[in-house]
Amino acid sequence: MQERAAPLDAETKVAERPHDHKDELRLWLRLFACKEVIEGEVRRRLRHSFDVTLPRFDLMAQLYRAPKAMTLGELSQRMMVSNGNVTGLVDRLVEQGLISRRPSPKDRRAQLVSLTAEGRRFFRAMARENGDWIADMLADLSGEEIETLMRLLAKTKASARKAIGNGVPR
Amino acid sequence: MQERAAPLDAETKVAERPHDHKDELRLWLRLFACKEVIEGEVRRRLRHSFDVTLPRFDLMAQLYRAPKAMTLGELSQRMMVSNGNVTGLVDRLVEQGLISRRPSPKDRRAQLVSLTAEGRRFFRAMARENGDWIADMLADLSGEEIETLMRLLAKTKASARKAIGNGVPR
DNA sequence: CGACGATATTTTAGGCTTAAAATTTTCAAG
DNA sequence: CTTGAAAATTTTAAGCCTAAAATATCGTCG
Repeated sequence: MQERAAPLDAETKVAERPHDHKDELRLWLRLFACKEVIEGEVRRRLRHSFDVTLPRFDLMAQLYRAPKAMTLGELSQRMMVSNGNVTGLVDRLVEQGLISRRPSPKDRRAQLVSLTAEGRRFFRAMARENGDWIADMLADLSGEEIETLMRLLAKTKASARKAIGNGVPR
Repeated sequence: MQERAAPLDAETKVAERPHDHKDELRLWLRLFACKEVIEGEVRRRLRHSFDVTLPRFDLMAQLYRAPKAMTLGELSQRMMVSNGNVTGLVDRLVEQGLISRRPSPKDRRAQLVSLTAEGRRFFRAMARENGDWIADMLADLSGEEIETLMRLLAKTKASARKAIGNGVPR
């Protein structure tokens, strides 16, 4: 087994334990698997119950939560996806009549999007079901376990962000 | 909005609000966000350091771990993706010279795929780096915290599978 | 005014992903 | 042998996603 030459300065945690990275790797794989199971089922049910994809649901959720109409740029930042991606999603949702898009009165470069009345009703129905699905899937976890997971996952995310150099979301 | 009294909130949250799925939903969102941060960075680094995508890395990992050549069907089952998906990935990896594909001697419907010598070397290099990246990103978690997360995530996955009716992987 | 860098969005090219239909081969029953 | 269901794979149609280039507009500095 190959010894790793760790940098001598601040972050020598990995080198301190002669352990290889097995535990961390296994944790990552388990986190990933866990997310796959839940997300897969959410996608399936959104599709079968509402004929909607998860990305469209996410976009509508952003608009639903927002107090005012949003530009495509704001949307893409909040959803953490590329601009071009949002362009396509908005196209399709407008075509479905669930959101509306109009030029910004302030800036002729920008477009403002918001839920239509139908989009609002539709999203509310989906969100209610979605909450039930998640609650069912996590039903075997006690309140205490949920709290522990919340805390440790927050720490995990913070640790990852720090290593990435992305300490603050922006 | 309702203010929540500070002294009460430790133990009895869920009991106080019997049919509110807020905690489960928040846990799900946090799990998702956590995975996004780590996965995003892994994808970025695989692309920049090795010009490889995560799906191709996953496919090679399956072949690397397997004792023998595998059919496309076995691959798609282990990777938990569709058959058509594997067809395309294999096409591209063969074209890159990282895996080879030959007809099964037993069954003319099936193809056997395995890593080439170069694919094997290349995967080993990537896997080593990948382990380091993950270990760095999870460096702030203690051994005990990792163990707790492993246990609770296993329970989470089991709970979700049970709710889905997917109790045993097969 | 006119040029120029910045910003908002769209387009482009390529890859990943799925469900469902189509193709080829296997295998078993008649 | 022949027929037909089942299995392995590919194809198809549609959508999601990104990085990078292109387009259009804004705002400012001379």
